[in-house]
Amino acid sequence: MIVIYFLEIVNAIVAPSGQWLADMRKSREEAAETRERIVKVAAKLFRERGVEAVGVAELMREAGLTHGGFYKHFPSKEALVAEACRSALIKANDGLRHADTPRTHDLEEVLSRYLSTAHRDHPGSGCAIAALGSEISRQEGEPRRAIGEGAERMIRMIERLLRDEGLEPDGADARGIVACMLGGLLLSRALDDPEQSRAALDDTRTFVLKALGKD
Amino acid sequence: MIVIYFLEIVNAIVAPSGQWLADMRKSREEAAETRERIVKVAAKLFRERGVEAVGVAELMREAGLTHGGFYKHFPSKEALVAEACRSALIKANDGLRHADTPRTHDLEEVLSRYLSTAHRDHPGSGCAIAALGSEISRQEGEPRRAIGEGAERMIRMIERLLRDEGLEPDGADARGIVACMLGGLLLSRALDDPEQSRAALDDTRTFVLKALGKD
DNA sequence: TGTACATCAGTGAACGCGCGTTCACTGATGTAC
DNA sequence: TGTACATCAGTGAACGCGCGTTCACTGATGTAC
Repeated sequence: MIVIYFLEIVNAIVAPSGQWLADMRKSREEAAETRERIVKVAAKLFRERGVEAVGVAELMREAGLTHGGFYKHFPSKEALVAEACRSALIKANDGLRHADTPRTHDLEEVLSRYLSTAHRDHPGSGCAIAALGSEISRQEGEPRRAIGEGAERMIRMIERLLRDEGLEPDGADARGIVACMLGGLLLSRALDDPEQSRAALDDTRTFVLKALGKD
Repeated sequence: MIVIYFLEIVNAIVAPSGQWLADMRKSREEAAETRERIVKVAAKLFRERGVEAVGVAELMREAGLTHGGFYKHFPSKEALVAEACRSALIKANDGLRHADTPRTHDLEEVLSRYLSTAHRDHPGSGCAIAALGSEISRQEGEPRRAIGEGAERMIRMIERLLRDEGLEPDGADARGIVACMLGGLLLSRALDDPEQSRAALDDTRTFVLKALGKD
């Protein structure tokens, strides 16, 4: 009790603004952090196991809370699904472009990273379209729109990379490449035999490069 | 009552074997037909709406029965999922090769049929890998193996078509093409904008032909 | 600065509901004599 | 062929369970004076 109160005073004094405001806002900041944590956990679990397979209670438990508080942050599970998709799509897209160490990147690098065993084996931090596309495409509503926009953004990203390579920025090619990437990942996840699964990744990458006249 | 009994006698007399056996087996035949009907309904509904979204009760209702009888035919829902997948994969594969009117078929025809708006809009009679792949790939067990085998069979089918065209039967190309087909269909189903969705189908087809040097 | 009140993030019991599965039962089908 | 019995496909009530959502409540945070 006393310790907590003491810490709060220290926090208030140390706070950069030098005002009590820093202390006053603490709870709301924490609430915002909680919200973000829920979205992050959801984005991971949904991609790993599918939207329907992950319940609100488990989600909240994983975020260190009890299920009741969920509706203080989101009007419904569906609303969270949409937000988790948007969050996942943006994060995964960034992950493709610059890895841990930011460096220059080209189409081949993006292809290799997307069609890697690491991506195949870690859907929780990977492409949300590949992980959730077919489940969410069936529905109407906000989550569907989120996935659709994510797909368009992915196509535009590939288009930009093609342009960077001096290849004429043919929208057609970009869509074809995105289709290959999605399909290659899904095929490798569907194939039970490890060799076949691995070959699906490598062969799809080779196939794309061949189409672009890069072999 | 009397009418039914009369029909049964007629059936027995008309039966090709000329024995009462024809009549004796009627119930078992009917049971087999029921079983087939359940599998057929399941293959359609699962592909349309996903495995988790379709319950045993609804499945049986759609097949003209009540839910209780389900376990006279299958030990569990999972067992039906595996069988429905196998059934769907074989049927859909056949559908790709020869349409309503059987005729010669080549790779371009298969591609066009797979990457058509008709296929996009009717998942219930379409490719089970595209419809259920991501949901089932996450699990272990019989359904997963069924999808995996279906994918391998699809790759071999494309391989055969490539050989028919005189293109060297490069396993790598076949896998790349299957990846494109799957991805193109999924991308077009994910895109909300009708034009983009349509373009995903057409551009993917073009991309594959380009890779094969057929443009 | 201290006090009294309002807000609101988070808790945990409870809601109705549909799920997959079980079970006692029915009555037509199949079998043995 | 007729009869008595066994089998088994199909019915519908019931099971425990976990789901998404609601709600009364708590207590720290934030506000007004």
